[in-house]
Amino acid sequence: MINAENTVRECAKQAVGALYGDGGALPELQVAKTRKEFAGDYTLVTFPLLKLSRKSPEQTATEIGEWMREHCGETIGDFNVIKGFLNLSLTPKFWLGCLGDLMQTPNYGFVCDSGKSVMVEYSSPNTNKPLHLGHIRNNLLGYSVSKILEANGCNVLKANLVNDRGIHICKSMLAWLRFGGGETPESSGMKGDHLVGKYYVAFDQAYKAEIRQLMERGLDEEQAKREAPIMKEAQEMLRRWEAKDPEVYGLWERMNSWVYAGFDETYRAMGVSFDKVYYESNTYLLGKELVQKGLEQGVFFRKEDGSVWADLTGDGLDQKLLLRGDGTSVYMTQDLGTAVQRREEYNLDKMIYVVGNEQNYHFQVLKLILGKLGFGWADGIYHLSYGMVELPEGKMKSREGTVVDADDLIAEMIETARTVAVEAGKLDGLSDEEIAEISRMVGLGALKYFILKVDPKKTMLFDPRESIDFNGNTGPFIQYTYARIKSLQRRGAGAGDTAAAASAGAQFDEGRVPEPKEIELIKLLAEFAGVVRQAGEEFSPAVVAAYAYDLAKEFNQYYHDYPILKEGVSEADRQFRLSLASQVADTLGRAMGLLGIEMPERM
RNA sequence: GGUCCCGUAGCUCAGUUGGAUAGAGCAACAGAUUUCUAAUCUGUCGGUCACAGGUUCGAGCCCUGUCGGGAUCACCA
Repeated sequence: MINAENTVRECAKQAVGALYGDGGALPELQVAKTRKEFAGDYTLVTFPLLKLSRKSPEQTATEIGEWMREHCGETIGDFNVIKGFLNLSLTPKFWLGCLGDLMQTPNYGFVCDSGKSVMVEYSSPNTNKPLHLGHIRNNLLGYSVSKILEANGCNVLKANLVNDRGIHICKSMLAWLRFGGGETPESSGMKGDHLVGKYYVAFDQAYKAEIRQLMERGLDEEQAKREAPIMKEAQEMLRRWEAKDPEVYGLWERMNSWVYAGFDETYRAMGVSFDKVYYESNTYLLGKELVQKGLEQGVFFRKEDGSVWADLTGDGLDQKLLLRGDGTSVYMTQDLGTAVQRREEYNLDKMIYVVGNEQNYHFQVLKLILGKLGFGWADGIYHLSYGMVELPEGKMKSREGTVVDADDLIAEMIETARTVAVEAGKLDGLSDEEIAEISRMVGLGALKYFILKVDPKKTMLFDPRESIDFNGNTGPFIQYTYARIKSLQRRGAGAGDTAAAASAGAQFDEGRVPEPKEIELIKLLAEFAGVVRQAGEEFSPAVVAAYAYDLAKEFNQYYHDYPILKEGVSEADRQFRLSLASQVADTLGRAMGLLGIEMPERM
């Protein structure tokens, strides 16, 4: 009953079968929501049926409409025909029943268990610098997609693969040894990841100074970059790390622990979490046996210098290196190994990698090679490729200091939310704790919604001025709608019958005729399940965001025109409207929950 | 040069997989408030869907080409 579109489709199918069927297969029927300019709820497009009916579009539509009204009178109330479009209106009784069903389905739209296991890998930071705006998009996407897949009944494992090794870490370590004077997060009061990031920058500055000196002595730039003593020392440090030199290894562990403490704080502030954390220092050797096996199977080949390659020229790609001449592995080797390991460990149906689109080629190759090695599950690998976040001035460049720091941005958003609310007198009479909590929800809600409403695969522009706007198509707009309904519920409760309105409200006056706006709202509420499914299929939080905005906007218009608790509203209207509003709030709350956005009870 | 992605209102973005007269928000302007919360609502202005062909009853969407923007093609990760 809830799925109105399917109900219409079923009835239309019967109609077409009865009128024009010859027992053969019928074409897929095109049923869509009726456009706002026309009367009706759902529209059947008859053009594809003309071959079958051998009549004009108008005649065909009229015939089908009449048949449906006659045989499905419980649901189909009226119809009109414009050109080849059959616009069908459903009966008030149908819509009331639909709302009743929605109210008795507490988790409408969420599937319990699809029996599928999915791993979503996201975040995957380097440990040499703090998180920035690009990471925020990554984290929000990964977390939201995890929620969406859970809502689709998947058993989701959120994974983080931390890049904790390599030359970049050694750079921070070396600079800290040279210039740090024993400084720690405790002694400096600095967040650990920022402290380590500071020394990464310090290394870069020292490195550049050395290059300049060498070039003044007559070396060309390439030579100078190679010969700079500080770089040589960093490379030496990496060798000592790989040899597990206690001194270097100890420092590495110590500085990484600072970074992890800092990251944890940022993750907590963003409201994201992980079920499983991997470290590249543990996984970077994986995949070598796999390459060996592929070599024996003839899937790969060896060059004269001993390096191993996959030849993908037959697939329109190039050759890909898998093992260096000295037998050491590369990025691809490791990813092949970890994929196989995860698949064996968790028997995953899908593996989703939330990684920027600059790695499209990498994941294309990864899938292809796993397929060549005979792993059928390679089809279940999906690279959730997202576009860059750009600033009004252009791309973020760490060298030019235009990187937007994650911690700073979050703090700024929350502070702005607080200022705006306090100035508007929204939070008068609340305690400091309550003000802080609401500001946090609203500030983060603005940030998260601003980023997640954009289709993941598109490059997006982050304009700080716009992101901090709380009007229009924004997170706070939706939160506000929710808070207003919560306020209604509190007041309604004061009048005496909360539970009645909320739970037992499923029975309405049979003869009630809902307003068009009310039908529009019920229709939207009923669409939620389809939205959750679509968002899951497309791995797109943006689908959910658009829906939440539509619903909030629709409700705000309704709220403006129809009093709910005011004087003079009949008991029946009050009951019905409050039930409808409650259903809207509930759906908004769950939709925004899929985006990782919390909803304040008041704001 | 090869491969992939993108191009929709001044700006930021939608466009339900090929359906009706292409929609929102922001910005600008004009209105609505003795507030069931105005962080709201209503209206005006704003378009050669980059361009040119093609496919068909019908194209912003599919195909081909052109132009423009981005990414990638490392014994970096």
